[in-house]
Parts: sequence; structure tokens; C-alpha cells
Amino acid sequence: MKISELAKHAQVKVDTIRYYEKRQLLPTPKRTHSGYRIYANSDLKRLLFIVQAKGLGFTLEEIRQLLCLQSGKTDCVQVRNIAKRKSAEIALRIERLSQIKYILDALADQCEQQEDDECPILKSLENSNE
Amino acid sequence: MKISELAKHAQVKVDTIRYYEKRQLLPTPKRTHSGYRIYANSDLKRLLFIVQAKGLGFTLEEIRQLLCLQSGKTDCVQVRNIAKRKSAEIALRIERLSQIKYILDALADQCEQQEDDECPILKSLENSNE
DNA sequence: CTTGACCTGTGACCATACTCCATAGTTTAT
DNA sequence: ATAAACTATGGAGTATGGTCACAGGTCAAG
Repeated sequence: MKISELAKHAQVKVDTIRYYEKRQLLPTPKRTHSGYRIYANSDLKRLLFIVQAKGLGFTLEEIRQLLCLQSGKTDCVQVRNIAKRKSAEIALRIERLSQIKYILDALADQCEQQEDDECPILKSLENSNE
Repeated sequence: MKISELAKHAQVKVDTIRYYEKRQLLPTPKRTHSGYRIYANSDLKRLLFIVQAKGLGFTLEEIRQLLCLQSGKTDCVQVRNIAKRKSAEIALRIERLSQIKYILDALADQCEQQEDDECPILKSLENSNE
């Protein structure tokens, strides 16, 4: 697969792929004799993961770390620690998103009942900031 | 409350508060006769919400929209639609984060058992990209 | 009534994450 | 065999979200 094909499958620009390579999120790919980058299916999967994680608000650096956990490039104890820490971070994130979702749903409901005086958004946060 | 006090309570810089004001995330505050910004508790709550939402990966523009739902600045039908759309977006986000968390937990477990050949990160994404 | 901490606005600067451009070599379709 | 389409590199430019510096006004304490 050449770079433009990879780009199309992942819905990103060619430049973005080269940028991710420079930032070490994608491995340095094989090249044709003339220097064109050649990608495999595993590269597409990796790229799709990056795109998805980015959509979830992770920085490229965080994503790089997540992807690093894979390859035996880090020793077991470190992997376990990083994985556990990230997992806890994500759990907190999920909790907070659930809170906001709850508020939005309440807002939509309330709105359906034409009572538009009160703001549940700030209200429900009054007692909930860690 | 003066700006530096507000900044301290929310753990952000004074400049950031002025920036949020310019970006319309915070209302233009009252001023003392000499021009100093004066903030109330409600401003602190709003600011804390902004900080939290930012940590969850929302852009300032998205946060502005969320905060707009509050004030009767949008009509009921619009509020309901936006709230429902955002709620659905967040649900998807929660789902994906749960997926990544699951992978990380699996990775930590697996690591505990010293079997470090396989990468569950990419593996478990093989069949799950929307 | 001065000293020092705090406030003001404006504008320059920074990091992240792209995105585009110029120039040049490669491949492909006619 | 030649134009159109693709690829390469390097470097500049953009958008977002701040952050800092400067010059000057304000206020409370000694």
C-alpha cells in the first residue's frame, strides 16, 4: 500500500502520515527501490487507532506511549505501571463524561417540558468538583 | 473576588482567564471604578467547569456551546437538539474509552503473568473500528 | 506619601498538530 | 515518449490555546 492509499483508508492527509512518522507514532516504513513508502495492513490498524485516540482527546505523545506498551520495548514492570496509571486516568475521564452526559440528558428532558428557567449544567456541578 | 484570586482557586493563570473572557467562555465581568475585574462564585463554578471539560478533551468552542445551553440565549428546540447530539457524542466517547481501558487492564494483567509476546492493543482493535 | 504587590491593555511569543508549498524524481496511461 | 498523477524532502505557514513581557495605573501598609 502506498501512502496515498493508506491516507484514504484512514481519512487523513498524506502529510499527516509523514508527520506521525516523524513523531514516531508510525514505524519507519519499508521503501520501494525508488524511495516510496510501503505500508502493510498493520500500519493501517495502527493509524486508525491513532485517529480514534486523537478523537478521544489524547495528545500524540500520550498515544505514542500507549502504542509503546505493545512492543517489547519496555520492561514488564514498567508496562504494568503505565497501563494501570492510564487505566485509572481513563476511568476518571469516563466518570466525568458520564456526569456531563447526565446533565445534557436532564437538560434535554427539561427542555421538552418547556421549563426553561433553570440551568442544570452549572447547578449539578456545584457539589461535584473533586 | 479579583482575578488573581479566581485564578488561584481554579489553578489557572490570570492570563488564561482574560483569554477565556475574550473567547466568550466567561462573561464580561463587572469592574471596580478603577477597572479591576470583579468575579462572583458563579464565575468560579463556570471556570471550574471549563477546566474540567478541557481536561476531557473538549475544545474551547465546544465548551462555549455547552455553556450556552444554559442561559436562555437559545430557544428550546435548539437546546434540545444540541443537548441530544452532544449526549450521543459523549456516549460514543465513553464507549471507546471503555474499550481502551479494557485493553489496558488486559495488558496489565497479562504482564503480571510474564507473558510478554502478544500485543492486545492492536489485536483487540482488529474488529472494532466503527 | 512612598513602596510593593496587584491590576490594566496590547502585542509578541510559544507548543502542538497539522497543512501547504517548492522543487525534483518516479510511475502510469495514452 | 510524454503528460498526468504520485512520491520525496525541506521548510514555511496556519489554527488553537495559551503564556510572557512591558509600560503604566491602583491600592493598602508602614
